[in-house]
Amino acid sequence: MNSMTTDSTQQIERALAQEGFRLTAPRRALVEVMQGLGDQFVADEVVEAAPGVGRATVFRTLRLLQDLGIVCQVVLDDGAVAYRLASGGHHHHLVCSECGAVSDFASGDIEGLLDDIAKRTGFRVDAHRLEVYGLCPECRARLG
Amino acid sequence: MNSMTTDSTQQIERALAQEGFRLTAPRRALVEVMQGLGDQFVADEVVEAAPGVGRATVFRTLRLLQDLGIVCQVVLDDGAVAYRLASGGHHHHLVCSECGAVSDFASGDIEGLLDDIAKRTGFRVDAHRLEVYGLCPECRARLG
DNA sequence: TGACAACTGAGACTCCGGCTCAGTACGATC
DNA sequence: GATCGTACTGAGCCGGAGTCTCAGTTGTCA
Repeated sequence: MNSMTTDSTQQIERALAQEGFRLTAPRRALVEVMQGLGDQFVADEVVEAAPGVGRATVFRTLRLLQDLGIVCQVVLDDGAVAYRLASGGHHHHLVCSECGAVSDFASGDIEGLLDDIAKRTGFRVDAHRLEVYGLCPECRARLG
Repeated sequence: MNSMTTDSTQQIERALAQEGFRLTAPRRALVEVMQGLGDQFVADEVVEAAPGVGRATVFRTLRLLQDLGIVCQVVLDDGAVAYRLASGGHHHHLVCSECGAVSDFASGDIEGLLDDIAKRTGFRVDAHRLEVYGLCPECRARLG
């Protein structure tokens, strides 16, 4: 698992470099920390897990990684915001209201839906945000 | 317009009463103010527009009206939260990134999409949040 | 009319994230 | 290896948004 972490860390670092951003020690540290935090995390967890890195840097780096599509935001059930390492490409989130687990899903169908909306309303659709809330298979089984 | 405002204000007050909530002067004032603020508004605008009503009461009432489905939340482009009087029934929002205008749209198609997601992932889908961002027809025309 | 529970207002507080600015260090160039 | 410009960083202050507390008020029902 350690080597896996290192591998994808390197991938992320390469992506940063490709976009012309510097590979600094705090950025490396933050990427490692985020990998370590697993499924999803809130900004404060990153701050705490990287005690050597300043708060401002954590927020700046989160935003930078978001802009690069490396990290994506998840709006939780209650409106709170979490982050997770993006699995690449445009996707949406399935959030379990019970255990908080987040899964990704891609849906080509939504593009058709958006086209239809654009036609009906005259809007030019540029972006969208879809979050789905419910119970994950594990919690469904557990709660009967 | 004044009579219209009064009419829908009374509707809202009736909804409150039906759910067993009290019809207090601050609540009446807030409902009137929200009607007056039009399309959509942020919490602080309500606070300012209702100087006789305390901040806490504004937030409490907003949440109460949200729970009753009278007011709905809109997550803007930049993650900020606005509110608007709900047009009734489940719907989604089209937000203009240029002028900030918000339109509602209902889409039956998304239910099919969610069913499909539920089947594919094993999640039990309880709720969702879809916000679409783009340019409204006016801004499209204006910006060419 | 009286009782009581729901509601309210003031303001302190928390939480999250942004801003500023002086200092640091990356990495390109020579 | 030394130099240099600039992107980046950390500390800490700041502000917005919403919550909490608690004493006082008010709506509603008997």
